[in-house]
Amino acid sequence: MITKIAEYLQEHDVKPSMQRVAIMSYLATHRTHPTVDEIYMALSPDMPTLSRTTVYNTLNLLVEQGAAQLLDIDEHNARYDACMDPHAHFRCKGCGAIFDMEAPRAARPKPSDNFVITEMQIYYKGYCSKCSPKSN
Amino acid sequence: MITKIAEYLQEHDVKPSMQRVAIMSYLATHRTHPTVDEIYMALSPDMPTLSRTTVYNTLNLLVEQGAAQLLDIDEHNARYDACMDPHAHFRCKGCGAIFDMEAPRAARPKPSDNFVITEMQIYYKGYCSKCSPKSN
DNA sequence: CTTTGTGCAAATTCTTTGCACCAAA
DNA sequence: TTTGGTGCAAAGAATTTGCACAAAG
Repeated sequence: MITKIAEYLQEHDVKPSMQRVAIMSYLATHRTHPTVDEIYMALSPDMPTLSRTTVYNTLNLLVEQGAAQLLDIDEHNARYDACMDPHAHFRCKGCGAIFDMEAPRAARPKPSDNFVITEMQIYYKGYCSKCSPKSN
Repeated sequence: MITKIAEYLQEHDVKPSMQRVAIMSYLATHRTHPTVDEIYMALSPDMPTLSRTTVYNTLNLLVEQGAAQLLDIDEHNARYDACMDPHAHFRCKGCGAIFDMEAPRAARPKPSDNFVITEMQIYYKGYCSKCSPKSN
């Protein structure tokens, strides 16, 4: 896990301001693939002047610099993940929670044309153990 | 390919109205993974009274009924695909076009917990042959 | 008649922009 | 003094909702 947040940011050419460290730190600590609003709501009690704009700015910057990734698994909200290692995501259609999953091996790109592939995402959807319909 | 649109809709418990057939037909014919607006713009010349609401309603219905799928590959617009066979998608970060790709074999779900998996999506992003940065 | 689909306009929601202020180099 | 980060309010864009009318059974 990322422990030295300021250093980590600098490695990605992101100047470590108070807000940026707080946001990156939240992402690294809470592995819940939070939305912008979840981050904002979690941090604003301790940083009363924090604005949503800054959260948006910072997350966009982190993604651009390769310090975090944006998940497209949720149609309604952007979700962010500090973990850059290859792994898949599962989204429960019941409670909306997103879980990390192992990426199936052999799921590497196969350029059927001369495409340059820079990233890959694997998403599963269904029901988690709590929401599983078979409990009816 | 789906040829008998009205029948296909009925198999999925969707009553085949004029609008629904036109939309489903467009989806089945144009394998470009269109957005709501692309569909609306394409059809409205021949159906001047068609409204965006109906396009939204119909596409939501088709997805609910399993007659089409919603792609999460584009953060800014919902994109739809009439093809329900397992395949992956590639999105060009240059021109925004979305291409079908073979799904890598062995990319089947592996329920690390007792999760019920109902769908899977595999997305690649990068640059297509036209937009490839190596042409610099 | 009753139910269902359609379409317009208004409302919601998420995200970005413009601009002023502040802090750091 | 120049640059870059922050925050507020406003703008933008995609989608949904409310409601009235039309069509179908």
